[in-house]
Amino acid sequence: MTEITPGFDFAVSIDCVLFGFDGSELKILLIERNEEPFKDWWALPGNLVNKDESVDQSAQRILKELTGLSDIYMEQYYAFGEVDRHPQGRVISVAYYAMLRLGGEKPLKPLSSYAKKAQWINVADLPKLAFDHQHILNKGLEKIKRRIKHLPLAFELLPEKFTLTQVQSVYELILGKKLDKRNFRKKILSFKVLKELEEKQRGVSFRAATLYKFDKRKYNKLFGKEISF
Amino acid sequence: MTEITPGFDFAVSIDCVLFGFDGSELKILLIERNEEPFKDWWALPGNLVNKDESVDQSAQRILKELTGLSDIYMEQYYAFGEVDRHPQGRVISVAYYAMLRLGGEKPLKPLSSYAKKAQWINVADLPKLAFDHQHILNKGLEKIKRRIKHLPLAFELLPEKFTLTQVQSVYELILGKKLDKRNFRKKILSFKVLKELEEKQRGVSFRAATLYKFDKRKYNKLFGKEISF
DNA sequence: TTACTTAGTGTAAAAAATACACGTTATATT
DNA sequence: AATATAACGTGTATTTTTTACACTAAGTAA
Repeated sequence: MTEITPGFDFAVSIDCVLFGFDGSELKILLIERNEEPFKDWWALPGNLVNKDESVDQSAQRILKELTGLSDIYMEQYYAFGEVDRHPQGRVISVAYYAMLRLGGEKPLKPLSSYAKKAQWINVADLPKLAFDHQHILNKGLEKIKRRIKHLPLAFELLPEKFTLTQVQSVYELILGKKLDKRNFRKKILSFKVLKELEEKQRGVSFRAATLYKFDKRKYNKLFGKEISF
Repeated sequence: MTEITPGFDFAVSIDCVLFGFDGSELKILLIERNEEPFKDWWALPGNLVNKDESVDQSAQRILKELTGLSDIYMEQYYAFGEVDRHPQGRVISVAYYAMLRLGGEKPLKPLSSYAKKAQWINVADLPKLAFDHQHILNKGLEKIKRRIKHLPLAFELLPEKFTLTQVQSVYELILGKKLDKRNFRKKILSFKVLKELEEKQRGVSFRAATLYKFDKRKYNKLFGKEISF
């Protein structure tokens, strides 16, 4: 691979927009930067693509280096290419998003000194972000909004066992509006991708709700179908 | 803008996937390349992004240089970043699509020697394409398929005055399936974005159909609404 | 036992989607 | 002028989906 053409003077970066749901709040994964520019600022996990990796591979690597998370399926959604978006040169950023359930399980530990720390931050309570990351995040939010209207993708955000009220909360948080309880349940159950468990919620004050599991086999068959909320 | 960080050794390119409809066939705009690599091959109109232009601006410039077309609204849909997608180095390509009505009006004239010629080619009858352009095109097709299911975007493909049968043809060509005539008309008219004209089709054998115009004001109000076919 | 809080359920009305067939009309041909 | 042709244009009944709406049941905590 030789470079005979001029024009090989861009950098390409990845930014990851990870949405997380902990059972009640919608959060986003941010790092605190340890490098200039924007040292000490909060930012989306992101870094430069290496010469010998595809952008998809790069996204996986960078996420792992900055947050310790691996094997997260992320989907590319936009390339940001304004001339002045990076103060140190011409950097095109390819953005990816994913949706995750949050539990105590996953330790967030940056493996690279590039980030001081990684942390889940409530979407409703964001700090100022480095670069054009607020813009990248906004586009990501729009994306998942459109997304969950058509596919019950929000299951990625839920714990393995969940209540119908939790499912509804996720939808309400992402869509930013209240939904009717009875109609929501009717619809979500009509997809036939939830298995009702014998089990009930534990450790809650007041009446415990029935737990459900997500049936992946049936879910995959849904792919491509049109669904709207 | 100084480059103190290493890693500024990528090129970024644009590829444009323009769909065109001439009243009966779905076409795509290709160029015949006049440069290595892939000299003399058919390819999507595409070239490298310059240092001083955003990717959106670049898409406009490149399309104009290679085909003579200007002021075409194109939407970005994906960044292709496989390591070996370009034989001469690491090139990330940002792909854009647009949908156009075709008439005699627009002359296709490459302004740059990079392309020998530009030509609308029937989608059903494509030559082998340079680079990974077949792949880029396929993704573009998937995109507009999903797209027209939700917004009556296909009007971009139609002439200023068109018949309902033509609208239906566009949908059938893109979706790749037959639709019911009466139901299609009911639905498309229910959006209230078509104005029926006094005028009829001219120059056809057999009965002439009523012509319609597209009401842009009303169309813009539709944006964001969910529509499916 | 009482007070509190969330879980869980049904129905009627309206709107949207689907399936389906034939008379009409402009043109071309003889 | 008559006829054949080919696309135009239209309606209804049925099914499915969406929407609006309010109370009882069950479990916990005081």
